[in-house]
Amino acid sequence: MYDFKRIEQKWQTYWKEHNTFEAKNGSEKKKYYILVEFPYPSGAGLHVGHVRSYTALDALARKRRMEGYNVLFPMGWDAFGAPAEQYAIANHIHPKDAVQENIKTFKGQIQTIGISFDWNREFATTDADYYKWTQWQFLKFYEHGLAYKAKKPINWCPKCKTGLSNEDSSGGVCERCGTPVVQKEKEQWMLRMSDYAEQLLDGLDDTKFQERTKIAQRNWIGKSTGAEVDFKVADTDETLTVFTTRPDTLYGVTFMVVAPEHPMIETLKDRIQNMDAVRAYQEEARHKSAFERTELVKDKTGVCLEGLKAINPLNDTEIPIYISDYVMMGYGTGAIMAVPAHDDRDYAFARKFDIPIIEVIKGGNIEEAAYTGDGEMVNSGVLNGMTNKKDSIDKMIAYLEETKIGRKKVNYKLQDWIFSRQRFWGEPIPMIYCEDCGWVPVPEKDLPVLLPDVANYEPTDNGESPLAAITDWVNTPCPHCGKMARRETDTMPNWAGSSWYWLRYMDAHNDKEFVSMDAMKYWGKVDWYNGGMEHATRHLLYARFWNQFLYNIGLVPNKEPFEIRTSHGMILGDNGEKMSKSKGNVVNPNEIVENYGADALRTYEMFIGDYEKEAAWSTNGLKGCKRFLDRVWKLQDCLNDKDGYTDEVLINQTIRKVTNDLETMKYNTAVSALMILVNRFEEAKTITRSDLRTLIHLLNPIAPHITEEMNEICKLGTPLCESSWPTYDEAKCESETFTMVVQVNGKVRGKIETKSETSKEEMEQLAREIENVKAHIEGKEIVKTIVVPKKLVNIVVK
RNA sequence: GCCUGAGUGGCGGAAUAGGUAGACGCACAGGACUUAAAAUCCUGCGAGGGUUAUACCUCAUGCCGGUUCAAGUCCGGCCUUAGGCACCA
Repeated sequence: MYDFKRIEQKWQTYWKEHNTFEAKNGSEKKKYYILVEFPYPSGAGLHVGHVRSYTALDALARKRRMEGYNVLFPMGWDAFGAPAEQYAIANHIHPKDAVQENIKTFKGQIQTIGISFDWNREFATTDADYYKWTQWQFLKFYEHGLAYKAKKPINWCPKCKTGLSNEDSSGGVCERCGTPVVQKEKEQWMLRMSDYAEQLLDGLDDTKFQERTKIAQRNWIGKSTGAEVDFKVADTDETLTVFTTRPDTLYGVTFMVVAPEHPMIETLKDRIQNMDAVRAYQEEARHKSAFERTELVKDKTGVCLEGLKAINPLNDTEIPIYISDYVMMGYGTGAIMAVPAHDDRDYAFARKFDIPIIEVIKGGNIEEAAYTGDGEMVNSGVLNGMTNKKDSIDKMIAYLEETKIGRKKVNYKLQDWIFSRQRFWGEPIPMIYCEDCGWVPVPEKDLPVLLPDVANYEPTDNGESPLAAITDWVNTPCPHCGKMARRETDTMPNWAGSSWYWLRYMDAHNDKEFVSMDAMKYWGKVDWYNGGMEHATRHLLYARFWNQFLYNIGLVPNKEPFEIRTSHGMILGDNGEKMSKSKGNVVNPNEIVENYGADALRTYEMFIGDYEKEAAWSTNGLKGCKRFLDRVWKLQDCLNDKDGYTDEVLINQTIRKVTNDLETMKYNTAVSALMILVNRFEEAKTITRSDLRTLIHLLNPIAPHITEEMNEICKLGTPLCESSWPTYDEAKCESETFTMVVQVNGKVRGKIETKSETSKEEMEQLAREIENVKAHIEGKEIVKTIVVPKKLVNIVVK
């Protein structure tokens, strides 16, 4: 048992006093930038899940430093946004104070676990010095036409009383509180992220993200290739344009469907004979929440627009037009051509409304269901007889373009980013509305637009930001004409501050620029970025978009901000469920550090299982790791005066194993390899100083305190944090003998220890001499013998 | 419904250019030390059969097939489960 409290305190002080983890801008050394997602400093304090990912990347950072790199491993606080605000409201304090208090708690907790962050670069997104530049960058978006204000139906959370982006309300419920989201019309600031769909897709090829992350990003961007086709509306000048990925089925169109909000309905309202029914349906659709529209009601509803007919441009057939909420205004053109024979949704609609179904691809049975597979084209004019879907599509698109009734078209699910929130606790959007001049950006010299220091910041029911009620703040002269004008009262979403924070770390105290170009050129991309899988879509996409934009206008040197992206698995309670107060399964890292020490906690979290998978907490498992550290500690009593290594092969193998495992996030097997080494050392009873030094050196990235202390009291050399990472000799990883396995018909019948250089012939000879092997081949015909050098012999008999 | 992963002892998990399944740890059991407990140390530990004891044999990596001298690993088809997307035309 060692005095972990004293030791951990001692070394944490040592690192601080020696600035051991300071990253130096412009150093001669090779740089390495490691980033972990900065946390929301919530009132709940640090979670053992944070400890897992911080320790993992800390181990990498410590190893890189020992490998001679100038490492940037920073930490800060993502302190704007709903959680901080709700905590403040619940505890009746100003969010600013709540944030400060929580940051203090978090920082203290992180420091007790000995993570090697460079605290000199710490900042919070809520610092005026920081959000000044977030606002400045918003103005850049505005300047380049990528920020615009639009009145559009937005996702509104009635509980949080704020607008949500499409990303924040996926599944029709509020990401934050789970309340079903409703539609509300509101003027909102938008960022033209959809313009970047293709670049965001292409850029993935320049990253080394995990494949699953790339797939998630691609799915989110949702590229689909097809065609737009123009349908004339009979007896009018209107054209109804649709997007389809299946222009090959154009001859099978038997009706059209437009979204309830489609503008054509207003344009042609005088010709629609059943306008009352149409209005009623529109009303009904509007009151449906996104949840009802997408989740609950898969049953098709709709109304036929009586008096209107569309004309199929290929064969001049007149077909009916319906409105239905299964067509979304936000995607494509808000209108579709329906081919019930070959699309499940159209099929369901056609069946319900008794619309004809025309088969154009053979292979299915239209009496039973839509057929979406391949087959021979029929009833399709020029396409008849074709059997390859891709060829048919290409041919049809060529025909559409030739006859000018359609064109090739690519669509994306990715939409523009709704950038307004009706909240107090966010970066004020630096725009002013003047009656005469319209929207005017706040001049750069007036940045930051500070949040007012008031007591009332709770969200309002009328959909306005709490800032709107603060007239002193709202009323301000127009920067353009000087007449009294009004500030924008919406604030930015909490994703804003996290969309460029890694850049700020490179030059965190710069008051002239958001970051100097020199700093950005030196640090380059983030080499390794780790965060939660839940951020693999939204945050990562916003951050990449933001960075690509800055790159395109020449403000940053790399188009892609991150090289490697990894994700950690969650730590669950000991019952296998997510930790929560109500379930009573929350493990407090403070208590663990107090009772077992930071090193034990760190070692356990690395040993708990596959880093990328979730893992259930086990206090017994933690105790096992504490026991391991106690045994390491006791090895100092086993030191002898001999030189070199006791077991050259084992040491070299262990260095190789740990070195590789730390690169591939296989922390659990790295710890296990060190446990094996300790087991061997204990069996040997006596070990050399080199044995011990190498063991603690390899263990140091995971358990930095105990290892530094042992290194010091055993006088093994310079502090580990100032020493070079151990190297291994590949040639010395091979032992002189191996266990030769002998199989008969693939079943193991014997093992024998023999020299590594034993020839194939000798191996076969040795194999046959084993008694049990003899018994199994006795009296049988040997068909063949397989010999794998340094592995096994398999004798096949009949 | 679609896209990703993952299914191995009582438990967490090792092992994939196909080559000893169960490393390492936990739990459990027996023993040592102790007045006793804790801690620590030693031994055992997939299931079944077999032996005085060794030996040895059979079965076993979600299920069913296949390829191979040899399959946890490769192929085909299922089942279960976790995560992501979802009326996206």
